[in-house]
Amino acid sequence: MQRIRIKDVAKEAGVALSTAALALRDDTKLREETRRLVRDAAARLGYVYDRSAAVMRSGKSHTIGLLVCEITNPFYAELTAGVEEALDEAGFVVMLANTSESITRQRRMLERFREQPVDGVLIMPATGTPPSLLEDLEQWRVPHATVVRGFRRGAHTGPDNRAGTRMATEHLLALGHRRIAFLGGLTRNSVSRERWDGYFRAMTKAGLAPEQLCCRTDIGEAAGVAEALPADGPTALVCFNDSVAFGATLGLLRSGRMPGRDVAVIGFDDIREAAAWFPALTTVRVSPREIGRAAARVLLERIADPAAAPRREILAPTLVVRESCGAHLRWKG
Amino acid sequence: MQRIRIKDVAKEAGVALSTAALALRDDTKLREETRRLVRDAAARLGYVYDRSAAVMRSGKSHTIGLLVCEITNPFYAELTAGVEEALDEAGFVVMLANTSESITRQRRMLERFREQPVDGVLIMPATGTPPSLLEDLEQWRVPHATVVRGFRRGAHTGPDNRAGTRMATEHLLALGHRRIAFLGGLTRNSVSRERWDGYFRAMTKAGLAPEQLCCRTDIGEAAGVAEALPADGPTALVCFNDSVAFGATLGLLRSGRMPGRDVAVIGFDDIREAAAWFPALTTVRVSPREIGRAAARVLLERIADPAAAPRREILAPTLVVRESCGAHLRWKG
DNA sequence: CGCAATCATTGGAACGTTCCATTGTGGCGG
DNA sequence: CCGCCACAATGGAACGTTCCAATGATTGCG
Repeated sequence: MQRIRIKDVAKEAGVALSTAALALRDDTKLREETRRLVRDAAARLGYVYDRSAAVMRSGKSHTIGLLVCEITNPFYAELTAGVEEALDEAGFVVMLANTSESITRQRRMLERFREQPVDGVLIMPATGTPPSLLEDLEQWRVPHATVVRGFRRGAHTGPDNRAGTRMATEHLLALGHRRIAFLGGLTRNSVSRERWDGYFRAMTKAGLAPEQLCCRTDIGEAAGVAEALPADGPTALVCFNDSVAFGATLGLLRSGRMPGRDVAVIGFDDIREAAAWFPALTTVRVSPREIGRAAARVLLERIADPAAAPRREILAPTLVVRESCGAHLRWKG
Repeated sequence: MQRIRIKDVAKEAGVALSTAALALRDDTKLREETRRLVRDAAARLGYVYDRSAAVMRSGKSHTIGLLVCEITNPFYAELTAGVEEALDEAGFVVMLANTSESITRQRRMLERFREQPVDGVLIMPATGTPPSLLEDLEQWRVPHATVVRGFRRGAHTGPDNRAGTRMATEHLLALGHRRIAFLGGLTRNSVSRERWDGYFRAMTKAGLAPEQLCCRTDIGEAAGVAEALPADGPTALVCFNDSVAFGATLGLLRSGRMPGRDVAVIGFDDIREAAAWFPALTTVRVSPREIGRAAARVLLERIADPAAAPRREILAPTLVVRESCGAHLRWKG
């Protein structure tokens, strides 16, 4: 009992090797009858296609390398699901690498992907990734696209972070808030910068002083900061993302304040837990799954036509008003 | 500018093709000097190893197929991270497939993995997976191991679910509770059965009547059930997992009851958010990352020696007492 | 000093596809 | 009846490694 090859199928069907190969790919060059003949023979023998040989000969692996900066982050998990879903529909399979925000690990996996070989890589760059990484990829001739976190150039897919925090801030302004702080965004990557920037512009445009409460993207840390907030502190918090917002609401509860009533809280991302939260979280929806699907499309396009100018797809976010911003209480300032 | 092959490196270094190949693998059969010579030549030319040819010739891909039942579930995301981490250390790379609990998708991806080919598959079976799947894998001669959700036979790694819910229930009994319900576990898979069973045994052993409050593993749904709980209902809830427990605490809060004071809640898994929760969640810790790492080891062992009896590694859980069970309040029943 | 054993290197087949050029066959127009 | 074309099928090289058997050089030992 050994492996069945196309050669064996061809013999069984009584045709030449290359005919059998064409038939198994369902090539229309062959008569339907011949194709059926071969298909039946393959089924009879239990033939299993060997992709490794095809990859080697054709140079196409139908495999994409996916570098995730932190898969245990629900936002990136959802995004990964979207990427995988869309690539699968297109007949591609995903090689996963979780970098855990380590740029050395990221580098190593990228080199591994280059040998593998993959047809392209989708990168959510680890914090601190030098822009030269893209140049290396270009020189290596590896089709690539960034997701969520990006650089000035190259194919990219991500949410419009600036617009998101601007909407959130303007919503709070419209509710009458004046002392609005930005919570989170300690790490220096493009997402942090852009989200801070949207908030900053909305505040300065309204003639108010922006204020940043720094913390890492961690429920516990955010909770600590919110719990320690003085009574004469901000009346509203624009949070870096939902995890930080969750932390903020927990911290407020711990210090006896009701999120939404005593201090307004708005998150960012609208991860699944946001709607079920107590109080239900007002947040900026960016649909990570959709971003993932779009990113897959952008990369596949790039693979199909590497000469074309890299596409940049920036998805518009929407504000989902729930309870934590206090809008339902008709806040009066 | 075309691809550099071993042949080119050999020419540059002035040795035979097979010598260069051995040198690049750093084989000790060769003199250190020769190896260095070849390494230098490879570096000079910018040689990149082509794994696809190696896979085809050797039949070993150093690739593992990972079937995740639902990657957006934080527990499985963390587990995936553990698997990826351990496999990477062993020089293996992960092909990811998220089945989203669809058995047809699972089947399709498995067939894809068979062609790919992968050296083995790690499966977190989708709910409703027939045990015959393992038989197929065996017949296909694909080394495999199940994770968390398992079957009677075959290599497996997972937590001791029975012991976990038993510990949780006994803890609540020791705190004086008598009306203890089990929340969640609507889906019929091995995990649901085992967790219910641990609770059931502890209750009947104590001479009490077990009660199941059914709901799917979903924060919103669990919140609904908890919110509707009557005043003369259970005083304590053993939850299927942390997500359900989160839902339970939110539902209790919504109906004006304080989790831990009015109704005790215990979760299962100890996902990252559990410690930061309000109130901090008492839960059964199973360390998904460790399970993932262990599962990777079990599969690699199986690949190394397919003839050996499949190993089953059941990890002991620990009870992490925080606030939601009310233990800190010295509950008196 | 000769023969075996060891060491370092070499040559070439093999892995199972894809791809390209070629052959054979039948139909059709001139 | 011949040449031409389209169609269906074929033959064989190529992809870039690994693996194995074989070679030549050097050492060890009786």
